[in-house]
Order: sequence, then C-alpha cells, then structure tokens
Amino acid sequence: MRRKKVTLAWISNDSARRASLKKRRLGLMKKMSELTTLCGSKACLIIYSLDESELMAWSSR
Amino acid sequence: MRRKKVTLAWISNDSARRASLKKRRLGLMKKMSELTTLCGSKACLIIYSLDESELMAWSSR
DNA sequence: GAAGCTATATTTAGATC
DNA sequence: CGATCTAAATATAGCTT
Repeated sequence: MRRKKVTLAWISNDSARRASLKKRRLGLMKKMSELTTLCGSKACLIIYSLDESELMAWSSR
Repeated sequence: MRRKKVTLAWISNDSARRASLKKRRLGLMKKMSELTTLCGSKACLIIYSLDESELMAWSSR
C-alpha cells in the first residue's frame, strides 16, 4: 500500500511516530529557512518531543 | 507561466514577497499543528516580519 | 490587494535495503 | 535502527476574478 492520506491523529505505532517526527521536523526547518530567506523575516521554532523528552530549538536569520 | 522552481533568494517584488509570506506562514502553521498532533509533541513558532515590523507567535499543543 | 484556482514543485508514508 | 527510494498527497507561484 502506498502513502495513505494523513489522518490527523496521534500515531500510536512507536517507530512510525518517531520516523514521522524526524521527517516532519526536518521539513518544518526547511520551510522555515525558506520563508526567512524569501521574505526577509526572522523566525524561531521550538519543539518539545514527548518521545525524546527533549527541547529542540532552531532560529533562522 | 506556471509555478517556477523556488529560487532561494529574497523576493524583491513587494507584493509578491508579502503574498508569499502570508501563504507560507499559513503553511508553516499547518505543518506545525500536524506535527504536534501526529507525534504528540508541543511546538512554538515566532516570526518577525520586516515588512510588517511585527512579531507573530503561535504555539501548538 | 485579498480570495480562489490549478498545474507544477515539493513533501513524505510506506516500502525496501 | 538509519538511509534511500518512489509515488501519492500536499503546498504554493502565478494567474484570474
């Protein structure tokens, strides 16, 4: 089966959830960096992951 | 002409830049909210727009 | 200049290695 | 587990209203 439509609910499968977090976190950082470059803005993103019990922060420009 | 590949550089055209900011800001918020829902994380995003001389902040979960 | 359209660019779920 | 692949899903540039 290929890529199902994203159902907006917590992913109960541990490894799938962590994989999704990693990919989406990266995607978010990329989008943020694009926005700041293209629009001349500054941005800051903080994510707290329950799985990793860790705060992660990024700033752009 | 349709949607050109995104060139990573400041958009000098004022209205195009502001339009892009509005769309991308919305897209970023959506992605952020999806990530927090899907992965059970919490997130916070702050953007400072030079055009609007204004701070904007969102948090999710 | 905001709002809606739509075709193309980009993201990413699921698979595979 | 992490990296890579690929097609389906989604975001969005440029256009129209």
